[in-house]
Amino acid sequence: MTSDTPEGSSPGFRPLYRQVKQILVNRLRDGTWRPGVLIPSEVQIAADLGVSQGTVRKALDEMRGENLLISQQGRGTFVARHDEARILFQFFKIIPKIGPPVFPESELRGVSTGTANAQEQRALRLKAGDPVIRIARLRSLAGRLTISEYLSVPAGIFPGLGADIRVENNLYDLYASRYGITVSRSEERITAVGLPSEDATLLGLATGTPVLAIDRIAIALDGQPVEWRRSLCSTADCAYVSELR
Amino acid sequence: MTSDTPEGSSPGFRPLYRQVKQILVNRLRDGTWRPGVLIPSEVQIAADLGVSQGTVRKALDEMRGENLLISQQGRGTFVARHDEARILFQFFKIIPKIGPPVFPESELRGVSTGTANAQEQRALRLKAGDPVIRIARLRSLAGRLTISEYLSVPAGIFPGLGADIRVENNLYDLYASRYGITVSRSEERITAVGLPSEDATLLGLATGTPVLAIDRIAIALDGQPVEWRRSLCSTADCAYVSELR
DNA sequence: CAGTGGTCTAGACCACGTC
DNA sequence: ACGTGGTCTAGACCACTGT
Repeated sequence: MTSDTPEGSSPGFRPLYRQVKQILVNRLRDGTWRPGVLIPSEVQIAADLGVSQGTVRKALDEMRGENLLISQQGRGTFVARHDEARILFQFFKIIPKIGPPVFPESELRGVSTGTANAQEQRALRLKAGDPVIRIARLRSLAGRLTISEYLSVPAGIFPGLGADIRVENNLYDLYASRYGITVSRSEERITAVGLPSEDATLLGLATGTPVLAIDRIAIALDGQPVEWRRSLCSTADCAYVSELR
Repeated sequence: MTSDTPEGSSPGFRPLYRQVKQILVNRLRDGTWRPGVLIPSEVQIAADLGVSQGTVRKALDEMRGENLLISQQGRGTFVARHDEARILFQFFKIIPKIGPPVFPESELRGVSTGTANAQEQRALRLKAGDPVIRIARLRSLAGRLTISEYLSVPAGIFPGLGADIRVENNLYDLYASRYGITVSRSEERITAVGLPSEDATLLGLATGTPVLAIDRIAIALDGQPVEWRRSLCSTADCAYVSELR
């Protein structure tokens, strides 16, 4: 490993452990290490890259902090999966007002294709005319219809998604396992709106009922937005939780 | 004496750096190190406690991650203040739909005292009859009335708060500087409701307008809830942002 | 038992801010 | 020049999981 980086002049200092981290993240991006697999031990990686174990450890520490890896003392380090219980609620912050958190069931309403509208162009960094796949579905919490959801993804990076989606519930697990796209973080903007009549009919609620409008942009490992979704969520029996620290 | 570590279970093994961290956190709790001051250098702390610099570093790393400390290369490590720009938005997640984030102005409506109702007893872990201080205020974002806010604190830990509050805007800074209470994290539950007529009048909006109801419990360094607040927030010009990672 | 991650140490050098 | 935090190394031992 070359420790001198002829990058720039003034800001061109990159710690070795960040270079190591970038190498390891790339192994996740390009599918060398797929979700769930056991990666080499710290000493092994250190030897391969010609750095000390402590440097590898610091890179792994950051990746654990970003929920990309999971380590277990005595066993090894594994690539995080999006279908594990502890990961499920990383991106699903809606919990019942009474009782424990539950993961929602999904009912697919429709899949269509089209070209990116203004909103999709902005959220997904697409150009006019770029193809998108749109999905509409309803989600239930503990058996009660609660969420009407609309989402759009670039057709370019999810070829043939429509066919796969029929029985899927956890989309991010599908993105990772079938398309090699790992959603690493997302940003949500929440407003309060009156429920449109169309969604009111679907959810069995009165038109104009105050609901949460949750607009999410999901970001992949490489920083590219890969999904835009808008969820209209009734908060009669549940609430959106946010921990600030 | 292990008092309030949420992880201490069967093995009774506590890493040295966590013990060091606990010692340092206690210096924040008891006011030995007050907000804004420069704390001793890593080597100094290590020598004082009889551990290596690396162990102190790991304790400081966690505290930096919890926004309790701020380090600057070449200068030293400082106790975080709640009035710094980068901290302000740690607990204020409402930003304008267009334009950069701005911190809101506050207009005090009233301060009163009473005994904890059922909701306050649950949120603040109080008993029936425990005294509380209640504050009502309006908040504006970029000059536009946006939020009607109600908050309650235990009178026991904030004696005489009512007198101080007149011109305060950033309450958490006041809690820290005047009462030695550092809010380290908080939990918010968000629902959508129709704006009550009273608040509608105050905000100059129509009764029943869909708004966000943001219920927050603020937690101090020792894990005790120290404030409960409910904010009714119009999202005509702004949105609640939440980053999931 | 061997192998893994987790902790702890001691010392070296680097980048930065201050004197 | 000096002291600070930041990085990197090498080696030791501890705690845990498998065989």
